[in-house]
Amino acid sequence: MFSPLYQQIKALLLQSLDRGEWKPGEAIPSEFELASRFQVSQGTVRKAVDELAAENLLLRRQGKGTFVATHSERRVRYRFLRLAPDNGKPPVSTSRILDCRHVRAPADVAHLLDLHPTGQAVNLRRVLSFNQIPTVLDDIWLPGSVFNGLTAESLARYHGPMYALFESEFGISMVRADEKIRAVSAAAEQATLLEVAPGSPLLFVERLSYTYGDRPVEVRRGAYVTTQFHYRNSLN
Amino acid sequence: MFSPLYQQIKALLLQSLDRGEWKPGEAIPSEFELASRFQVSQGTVRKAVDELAAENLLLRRQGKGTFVATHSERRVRYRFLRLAPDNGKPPVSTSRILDCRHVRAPADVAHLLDLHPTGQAVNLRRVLSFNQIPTVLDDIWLPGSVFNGLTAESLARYHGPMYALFESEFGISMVRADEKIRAVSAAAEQATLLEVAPGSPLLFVERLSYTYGDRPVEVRRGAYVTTQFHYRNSLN
DNA sequence: CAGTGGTCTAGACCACGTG
DNA sequence: ACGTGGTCTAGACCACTGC
Repeated sequence: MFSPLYQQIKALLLQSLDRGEWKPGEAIPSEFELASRFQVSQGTVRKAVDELAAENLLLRRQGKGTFVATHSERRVRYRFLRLAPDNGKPPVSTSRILDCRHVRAPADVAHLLDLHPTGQAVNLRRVLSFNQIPTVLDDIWLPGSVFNGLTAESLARYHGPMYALFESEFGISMVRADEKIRAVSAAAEQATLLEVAPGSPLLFVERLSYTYGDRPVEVRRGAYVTTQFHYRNSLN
Repeated sequence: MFSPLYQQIKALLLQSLDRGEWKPGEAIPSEFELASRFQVSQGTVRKAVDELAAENLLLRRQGKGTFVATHSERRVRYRFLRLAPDNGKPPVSTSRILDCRHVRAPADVAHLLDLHPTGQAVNLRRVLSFNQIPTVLDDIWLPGSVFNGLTAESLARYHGPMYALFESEFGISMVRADEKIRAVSAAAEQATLLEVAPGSPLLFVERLSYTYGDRPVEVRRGAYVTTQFHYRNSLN
């Protein structure tokens, strides 16, 4: 089994991140410090850090250091939100929590989250409004064992990205996600909550989010109204 | 104005690619050859090539060389097609050209493609079917000056990705694209061509494709039926 | 000014593909 | 056996940040 040194270093750094040795927003040790800790050259550490920075797990800032990525910073805020207004201006967004229940995980969710078939889950629903216009209806599922203290009240009290709260309150960093996107017709309840006509076309986005080590920790199903907003994507 | 050496090398390589000095699928000179041509060290060339490879403009193959990316190769075929079947199996795809007209560019297309307001454009429509099921209705606009020889016949004769034909016949490589995605209701003509009920929800994808130097060269508006397929995306 | 990441170099050796 | 890209090292110097 052959594995380049820098990949081994990368794996060790990932472990430290996963263990929470360095918290989101904090600086990790300098390249020279890591080099002496691992007994390799600075260039080898650099290559490992470069890859983690390319994957947005770390953030380099010249002259200051290398920092653990977080969802609570201005510059990378709403990293995972791909909905953009059709005409420029960034909207004012507000969140309304509909409910937050601790229940047994449905089979499909348990499977996606690698939970025990009888495991607990947190189910959370909310409406996001942009400029007062209801735009996103989210149906979110989280592993109950990790998010057992989560309540509608704590969510309503918190202002800022939900993923930032997950970091600070539950020690879970969302690192990567896969999405499957479809067009659907608004069902009765969706139509009511999003204030559109039943049968209106909606974008349906099913997201599976992962934390360090590719461990799935969130299933998020979102219905988006795309009359004044669109989902943006770049191909390369 | 400060610019790192490797960025200058990268720009020179981009120029060569744009000029067609190395064609899609061909190997570029080895790192040492480029280093001696540009009078820099091999490591500096490497960093420039690394970035171009990360952007999918070049493809490195250990032991063989570095190659110009192409849309005609198995391994990167349909790079820009994000529609995937809900259940595994890669589908058999067929294309039916509806029409191919050379007309004056509508204002919106002229604007997106940076064409002269009275410039010519090629408008092309087709239906893509997967496993015999009509799934994608594309409405494609190209700059007429570049694609003047394009006909429905040549398209129908060609089997394989349309972008591969653009490379070989017109010397245009699609390098990057931006997409805006919405949910819409099928209009009468769309419904007929896609064999769905009028008003059915469709995914509407507007793509603007770029060639080297970020020059826009294609507007593609696609209506996707997403009952057995979904648009896949990864966030990081 | 000291400390951090960013650039650049030169050289050694390894792994892969081909002949 | 040879040439390619891939890894690793060591050292020099540059650019940005904060005290």
